[in-house]
Amino acid sequence: MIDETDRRILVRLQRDATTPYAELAAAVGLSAASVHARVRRLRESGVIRRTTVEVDPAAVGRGVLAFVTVTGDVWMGDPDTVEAFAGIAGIEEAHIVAGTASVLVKVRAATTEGLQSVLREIFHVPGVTGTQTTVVLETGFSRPVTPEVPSP
Amino acid sequence: MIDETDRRILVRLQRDATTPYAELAAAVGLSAASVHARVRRLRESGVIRRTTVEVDPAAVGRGVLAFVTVTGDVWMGDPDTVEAFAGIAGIEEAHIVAGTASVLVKVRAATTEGLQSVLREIFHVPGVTGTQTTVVLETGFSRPVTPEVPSP
DNA sequence: GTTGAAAACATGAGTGG
DNA sequence: CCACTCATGTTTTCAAC
Repeated sequence: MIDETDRRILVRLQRDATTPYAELAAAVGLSAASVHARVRRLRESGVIRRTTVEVDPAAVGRGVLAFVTVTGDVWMGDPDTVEAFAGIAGIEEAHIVAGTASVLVKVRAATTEGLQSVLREIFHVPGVTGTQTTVVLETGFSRPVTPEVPSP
Repeated sequence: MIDETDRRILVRLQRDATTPYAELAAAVGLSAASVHARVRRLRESGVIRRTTVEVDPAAVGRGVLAFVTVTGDVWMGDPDTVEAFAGIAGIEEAHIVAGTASVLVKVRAATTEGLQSVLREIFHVPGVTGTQTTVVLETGFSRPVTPEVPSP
């Protein structure tokens, strides 16, 4: 289980993962080596899944964002179906959901034409009987999964 | 504008942002200093928005994920409304969308009770007339916005 | 874009609470 | 088990080319 100090380290790393351990240490009131040991444990235990860069989608040819609810005539939660969705490059996330749709998919494409071709690929996944697409006009904001912390 | 080399660097940094410049340099066939200069430019131009850690939501008390479509009787795309959504801690993303709903929101909470309280907060945002919630049972996958690259 | 040196940083060993 | 200090090896970073 993680404690308050871990959470404070996590929040700072989410804001900027290039922050030196010495600076993190000063912020949480520990030595750099201790913070290092904690981050190491957080990585090994899977709390920190990876260190990554957030890329502007429009800059890499993925300026169009849409959410697609996919319905099917078979259960779409098993590995084969998930793999099939994973094989479609434009899909960023796939979630098995409760309710009428069985899968909710987040799609990024260069243009609406590219979006159309992703939809075509989705239709080719075995069991898919229909899709309903919601196109995003503008993203208000998007931020990391923030743990609750009293004083950042 | 970014070139092929930039894209290849981006893909590798997305996979692991702790990769040393020397290793990136070897992968793309440049010197470490060149790669450093490129990454610097990518950051300053906003292509790389930030370097961050991906945290397991369940480990920080956000194991419940839901997508909420929010309808309103006023236009919900202006800054005030977006700010109001940003003020709700459980909301990870807010998108202004085309179609019947005006805003699509991604919510993370510790429990279904926590989800309920986020929904209550959403209802308190001026102009909101209704919500429709889709609860995620399981996330099939979630990955970075990948630029298209011939050989990674 | 390159090389090479200097500074900053991460990392591991050993020690004590 | 957790945190500290100190020493060492990498890595980042910035000159000059």
